[in-house]
Amino acid sequence: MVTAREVAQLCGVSVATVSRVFNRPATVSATTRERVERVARDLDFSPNESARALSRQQSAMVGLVWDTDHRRPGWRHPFLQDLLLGLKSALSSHGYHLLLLATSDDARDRRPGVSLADPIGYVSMTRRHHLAGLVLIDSGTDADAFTAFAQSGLPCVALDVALSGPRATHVTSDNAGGAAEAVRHLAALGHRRIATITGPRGNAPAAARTEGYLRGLAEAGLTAREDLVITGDYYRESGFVGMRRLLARKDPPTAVFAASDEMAVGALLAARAAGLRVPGDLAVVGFDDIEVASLVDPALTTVAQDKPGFGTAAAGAMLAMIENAGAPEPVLLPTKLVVRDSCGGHPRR
Amino acid sequence: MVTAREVAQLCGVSVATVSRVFNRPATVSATTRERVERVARDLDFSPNESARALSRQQSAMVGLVWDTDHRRPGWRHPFLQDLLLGLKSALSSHGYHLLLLATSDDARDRRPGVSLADPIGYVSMTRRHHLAGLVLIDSGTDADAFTAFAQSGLPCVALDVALSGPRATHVTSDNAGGAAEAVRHLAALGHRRIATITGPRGNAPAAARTEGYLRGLAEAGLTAREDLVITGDYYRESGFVGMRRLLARKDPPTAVFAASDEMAVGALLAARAAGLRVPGDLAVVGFDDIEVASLVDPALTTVAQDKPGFGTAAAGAMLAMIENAGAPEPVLLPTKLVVRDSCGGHPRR
DNA sequence: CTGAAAGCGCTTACAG
DNA sequence: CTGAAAGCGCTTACAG
Repeated sequence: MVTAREVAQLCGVSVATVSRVFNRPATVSATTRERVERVARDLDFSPNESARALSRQQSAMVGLVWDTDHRRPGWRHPFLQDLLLGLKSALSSHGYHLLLLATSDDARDRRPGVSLADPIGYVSMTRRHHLAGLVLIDSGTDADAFTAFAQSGLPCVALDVALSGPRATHVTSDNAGGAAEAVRHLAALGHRRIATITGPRGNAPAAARTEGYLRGLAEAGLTAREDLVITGDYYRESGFVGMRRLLARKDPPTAVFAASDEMAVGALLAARAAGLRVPGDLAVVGFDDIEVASLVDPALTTVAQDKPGFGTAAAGAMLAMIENAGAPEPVLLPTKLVVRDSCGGHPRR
Repeated sequence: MVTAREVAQLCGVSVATVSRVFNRPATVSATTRERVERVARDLDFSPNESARALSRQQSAMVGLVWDTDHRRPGWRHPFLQDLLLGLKSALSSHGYHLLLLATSDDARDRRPGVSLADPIGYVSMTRRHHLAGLVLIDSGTDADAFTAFAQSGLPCVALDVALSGPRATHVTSDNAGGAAEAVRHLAALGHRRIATITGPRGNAPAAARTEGYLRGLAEAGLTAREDLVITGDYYRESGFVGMRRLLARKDPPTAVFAASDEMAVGALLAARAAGLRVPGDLAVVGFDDIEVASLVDPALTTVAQDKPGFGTAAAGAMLAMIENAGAPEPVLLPTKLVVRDSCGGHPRR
């Protein structure tokens, strides 16, 4: 590995100057700068990142906390790939890499041979790696650690959880707005008994979607019925079971808004199992717009989240924090109702 | 951040001793070791990773190259999430984190203000970050850079590409075997005119699947027909178009093996568009077993890849290389035929 | 505009 | 078993 020292020697300057060319080019005379740049390029030199991080107390890495271990097996983020892609591209263009952190359960952060159990906190992990900041994906289980981190003053952007702090902000879909739109769509099609299958208790987006559902009913002049609200957990199975229960009500719904596409698919299956046709006998709307949504039969009408937007917004907020001091405003990503076949087409009026 | 120096002072030992407790505990007397461990724990100390990486010339990070930029928009790895999960967990348990590298196009690795265009190679990037090694996901476009890296002597495990080198190995599904099994399954159901829609030219798994297709035909005593082999590109659209062309043959196939589930779905849609029933008029088998496979109608019979196995195997090979010298044997992951409804059930005999 | 020097926080031969 | 010292490769006040 060629070092700054070698470049310096070849150029007849000090390493300080080489360093300046890379960090504050404006403070170096044009002649020297160009010479150093040429030699650096010829030698394929660029500054060693560990050394740079150590001396600046800041690395070119942003940490990503994606805690999977407390999840039930098979858990999948509805659009992790798009999220990562958006994050990675946006961060990349500013020279940052993404460090996927090993979290709590799957390993205490120790190397083989280290017998010492070191307590792991996001704060100390961030400091130890000199990370520029942390992106936190809501896991539901680590709420306290998340809050502690947000309070720490280290740059932090949370996805799907409303965290705040001196240098913390968050990005979320307009969950309430999207849900309300879905319900209005159903109402516009003539439905009056509109049920919902919600996400898990304690999950913020789930709560917002339920809130939007209620708002949508109100806006359509419909009154909410408690027996038409069923708690699910985002997974397909809970959509199936929930729908079955809804269909057993004395005055069963003619439409259902599921807080995730997975549950909507479950509802579709339950309807089929009960001998109902969708959308003929039952209309269903999902949330997320995962790939499956367009492939099930009938294709699912759903509230689409701005998947790459999540990554881009998170990266944007993070970069802003890294470069400035305070915390940018939280980002509320607009959703979009994608009308397909599970509600019987477009509103009648 | 508490440093080794503070721990040392509190314990009345040198920093060297503190360091030894973390790196070669056996070389420290039990009494001192315990004292240091206690104090370290109380102070929530663990060694700074940048400093450690700099001085050992090796970090606790494994790089991951997932190049997305040359891909057509919308490209998705069929199971990136499972792959990441497997990788992350296995690496974590040995104390390694995963660094998602910003690759070629989306950014030259420079920070704002740096005007110097530094040529990026995987080798120099690995050295600059003192990475313990690199996991390469086949992108098809970066073949030369991949090969160069594999030759470099740095630990390298490639996924889906047969790379080798002093410290390079690779993990792949048994693509040929899986494809052959799919074809035998079709033949056992009585099909004699079995077509295939392949993956893109130049893609190694695609070539292996085609080879397996031919082998499967041979094993079933059938002769291959050139007009029943259509080149696709893994995407759904190419499955649709390919199937339409196949159906236009003078002696059209009664079954098709698609080298990806996406293309199989495309084939399903083409069959439906042509007024054919699946599996009544046409049997179809896919490859991958993505989530969608079980949700399309009819549910897709397909060759499942060992998704978490990919990550685990890659991590295992990487860890072996990090700890020893040479390159472990390449890993061939077994596939598994998942029989669902798109071929008309189980073989008749 | 440039250089000498201190410092970032560890690890690891080398002595003892 | 333990310590003093050198070294990993940068960056950044501080002088000049």
